[in-house]
Amino acid sequence: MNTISILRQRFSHALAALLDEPADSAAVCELVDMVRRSQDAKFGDYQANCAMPLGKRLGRPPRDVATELVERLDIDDLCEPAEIAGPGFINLRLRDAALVDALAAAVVDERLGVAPAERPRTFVIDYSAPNVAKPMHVGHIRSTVIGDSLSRTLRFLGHRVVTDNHVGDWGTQFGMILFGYKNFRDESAYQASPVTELARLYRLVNQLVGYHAAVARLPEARAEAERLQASAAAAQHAPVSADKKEAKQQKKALQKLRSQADDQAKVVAALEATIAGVEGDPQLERLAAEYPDVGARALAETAKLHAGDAENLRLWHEFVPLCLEDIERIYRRLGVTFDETLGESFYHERLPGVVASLRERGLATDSDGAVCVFLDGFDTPMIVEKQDGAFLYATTDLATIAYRMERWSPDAILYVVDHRQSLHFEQLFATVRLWGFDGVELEHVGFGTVMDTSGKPYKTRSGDTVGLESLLDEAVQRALKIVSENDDAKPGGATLDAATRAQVAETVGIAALKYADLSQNRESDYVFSYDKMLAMNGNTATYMQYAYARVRSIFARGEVDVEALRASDAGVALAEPAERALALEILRFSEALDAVVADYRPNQLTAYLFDLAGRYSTFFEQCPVLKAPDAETRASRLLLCDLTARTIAQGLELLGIRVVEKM
RNA sequence: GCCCCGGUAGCUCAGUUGGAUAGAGCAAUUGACUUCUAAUCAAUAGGUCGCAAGUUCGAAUCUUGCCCGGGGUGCCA
Repeated sequence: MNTISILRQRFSHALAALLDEPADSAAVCELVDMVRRSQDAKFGDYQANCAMPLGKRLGRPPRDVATELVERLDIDDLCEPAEIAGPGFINLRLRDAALVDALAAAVVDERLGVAPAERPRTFVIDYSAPNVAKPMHVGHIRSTVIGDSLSRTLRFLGHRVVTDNHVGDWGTQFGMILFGYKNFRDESAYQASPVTELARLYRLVNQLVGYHAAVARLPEARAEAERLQASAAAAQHAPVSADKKEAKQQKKALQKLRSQADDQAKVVAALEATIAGVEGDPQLERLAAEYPDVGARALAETAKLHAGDAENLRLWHEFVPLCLEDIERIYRRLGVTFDETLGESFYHERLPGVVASLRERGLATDSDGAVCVFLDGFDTPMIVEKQDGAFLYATTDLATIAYRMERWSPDAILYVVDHRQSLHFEQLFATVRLWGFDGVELEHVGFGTVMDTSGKPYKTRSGDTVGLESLLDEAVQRALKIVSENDDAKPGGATLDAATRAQVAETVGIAALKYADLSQNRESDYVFSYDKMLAMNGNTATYMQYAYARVRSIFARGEVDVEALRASDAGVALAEPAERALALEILRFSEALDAVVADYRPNQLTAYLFDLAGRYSTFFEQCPVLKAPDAETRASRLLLCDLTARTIAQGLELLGIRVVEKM
């Protein structure tokens, strides 16, 4: 049961009668949406705020309207008599009997009373999408974890979901690997551990390419930096205008010049660092000198691959499965799966057709030797074919959408991708509309950057991106320490053997990493901190898992047969405020899931679970379960415990997080 | 220059799409462990929601202008 949707239904009837309009009219729907959860318990459990705008509209005092609305409302089976407060708020308090009935239904329901969507939709969800040429890094966590959670939640709600890992297996990076393999391979290292060697080769070639690019750019960058410095200096020494307004503008211009000069100085410093990184290493320096055209040659390898070169294709077929297997190992550890892994290469043959089709419809035109889609409202075109005839990710993305529409006819396609690509998606979606797909919801589910504690993008001390696997290892290692210390400190002595501790640490560590990410509003950048994610208090996975383990321990301690309890005719009685508050929260699960799906925000679910755990803790303090005063109360409280544990476990599962029975 | 996102407690962040007295966690102060797992709970303190106007019964939320930060901005993804 979803309380709020039932209440809204009842309100829509009353409002339709009052307004003399159909219950599904826009006016009624808008007012019905103003039925919501009260944010303060003293205003009841739910509240309807529609009397104020309605009063205005009808030219009547809102309180009168509220009174009339309440009279027309048929909610006596669910709610205590409605109260009208303040300017015209309608405050609703659910009858305990209604709560008790709903709880009884949830006890015997696999789905905890969450009804499947009335109108199931088909979703294609595009997430994770690592580049097979380089190891997964910190930036892939968010896409992977958020996408996985959204998939699980939508599925649970009864939607059809196709998850598709659009891996990068065909681009520039692959050319670097091919070039590296052909020129710099250490055969014995490759035999021993192919993926490690390929990763080394990628890094090496990337470094050499970066070096030559930096050397080429440096003089101009330096000149620009000097020019800006000089302008800033000149502006600083210029006489200050007597006119106040002009003086202010002068100051502003100076500030701007300074910040530009600073930015440019940083660009120069970055280039110098790139160069120093190579020149500081005799071996690298030698290679750099030996291969001055490494960038062009790597690109040529990519081009040859695309053109069907036999040798490059053979190597591609050799490398890709190895790389995918390596990535798969991390997915297994994360508990993430995909229905499809259709990488960029899958669409290769379709790309010329895409461009031809865009031309045919007059959407694409030639410009500066490239083929571009110019769109109203955008300063820059979307390029679908480069001067050299190569295709870009825009082209692949278009082909991918066409394919997905053809194969699954989805109602929605979600892209869980870094928000820095928002412009690309705006252009892509706009093009797709013009191209002829207009019935599908296209959504860029963007997310912010992972930062370190000083507010910069998360990197190692030497400036490299942090590998995802080392991140997992570190989290698990820290979790093991915490688990062990806690176990040692238990009043009755340690209860976990070494193997169990290691297992618990793996679950707890990975959960911490995922939850830290999911509990954040996805739009904002997020600060990565092991200490914070593994904290025992606050909105963390550790706290949630602990809450679960604590509930379960009651059943173990009391030797309660949960199945028998659920099957028995025992019911929940809500005598204590803490019991009622907990019950209400348990029954709100369905609303929380709706909130997740409405904006594709898993943090709505973590927030709910945290609230639930908080209510449970209060209940746990105030209401003895095993030592309850009588058998009925004991059974009632055990049922509340059971529902809490199941809701937490189910909620965490939808986040892709597992629970442990003991910790 | 233009476009997008953000600015909420000392710190890290929520804020149910315009509702009543803006909430958590950390840090600070106080109290509660021969326990149903204290990895906890209860309580206190902490705010001109960047600034200024506007819209209305009502604004952290919508509009406009400005300030500050981040990102993007024609051939990487």
